[in-house]
Amino acid sequence: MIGALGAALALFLSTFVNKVDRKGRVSVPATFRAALAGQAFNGIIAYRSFKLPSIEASGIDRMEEMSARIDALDEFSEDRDALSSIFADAQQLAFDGEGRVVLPEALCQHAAITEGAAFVGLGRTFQIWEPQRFERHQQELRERARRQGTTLPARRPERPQPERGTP
Amino acid sequence: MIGALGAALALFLSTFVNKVDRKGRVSVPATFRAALAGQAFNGIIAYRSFKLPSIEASGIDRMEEMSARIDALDEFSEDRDALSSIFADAQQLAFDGEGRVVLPEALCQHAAITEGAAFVGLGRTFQIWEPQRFERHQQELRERARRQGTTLPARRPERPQPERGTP
DNA sequence: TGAAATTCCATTGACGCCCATCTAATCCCA
DNA sequence: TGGGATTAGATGGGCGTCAATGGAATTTCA
Repeated sequence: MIGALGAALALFLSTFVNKVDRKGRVSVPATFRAALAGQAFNGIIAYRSFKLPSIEASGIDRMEEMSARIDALDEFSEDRDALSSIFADAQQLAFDGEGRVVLPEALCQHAAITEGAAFVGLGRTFQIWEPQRFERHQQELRERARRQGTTLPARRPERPQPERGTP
Repeated sequence: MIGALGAALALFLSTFVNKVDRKGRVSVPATFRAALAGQAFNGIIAYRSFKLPSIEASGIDRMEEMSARIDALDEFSEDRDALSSIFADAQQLAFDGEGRVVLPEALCQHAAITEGAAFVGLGRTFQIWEPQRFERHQQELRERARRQGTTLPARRPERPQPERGTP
């Protein structure tokens, strides 16, 4: 099943733009729902991004994992306080029968979302953007990547490749 | 079996030019499909090249590996953000019964693909080009190689790659 | 009881799935 | 060795299904 497959890793890929209706509802892309299938909470967790005018989101599993990681930090460290505040801000958005969620006012405002919402896969998490803003943001990132030559950290081959002589 | 063979190594070789029909479908070369057989997702992952007017593609395995590697980076680091953007741009293109995929508008536009698509094997990954553009690109590469006497830098996995100065 | 939120139902349009044809290699046998 | 048969890959088109969407109906809470 797709569900079992997705549950194994929950990889969010690609970007989908869906409409927000007048009630604030928006469909979560089917592939994202599939990736979330089988988690303890049937919906998504959403909170305002620190650095960006966007909404950060993931499944509940990721949240629990984050909780554990934060717990490992120093009790009174600044990082810990900052990160903990994520939980205060986070909202559980349940799916309706059609796989939609209602985007709360506070989140929409932070991301300037009105008519449309771009669901942006980032691997283990995803973001929700106002489509045009994301377009710009995306271009900036690409620009930077091209300039800096940001590439994937060199893949270190496990097995030492035999010397590859000149052909 | 071919499948087992392909799964073990997943090597993409050679170049194939196929037609894009009016529905945007194009056959992925059979040998490429064979190389992808047995992966978790029955299709290809495609995203716009940063530097070239072409489409970068691979199997989902490579993506999962990338996800794992990026996950190892700091949760809120800049690099992580930049790299994650690849996931945003990546699209899962599933095979139909005949081994074709639909090339989405955004990708076609980036690569200027209309009627034909050249599948270019690059070993662990492959690219998809507009055939004539690839022809030119190919010539340029050869030209430059001849002039500069470019040789393959023997990629020695063990030795950490020397600092790559800004061009 | 009114407003808001949740559930249910209907529409539509894209995409996945199936079959039919065509082409090009390969094979077989006279 | 040449021609016909066979198979696999590539290509084209039709149709059913499901995801996305919009609105109505029903429930919940103040």
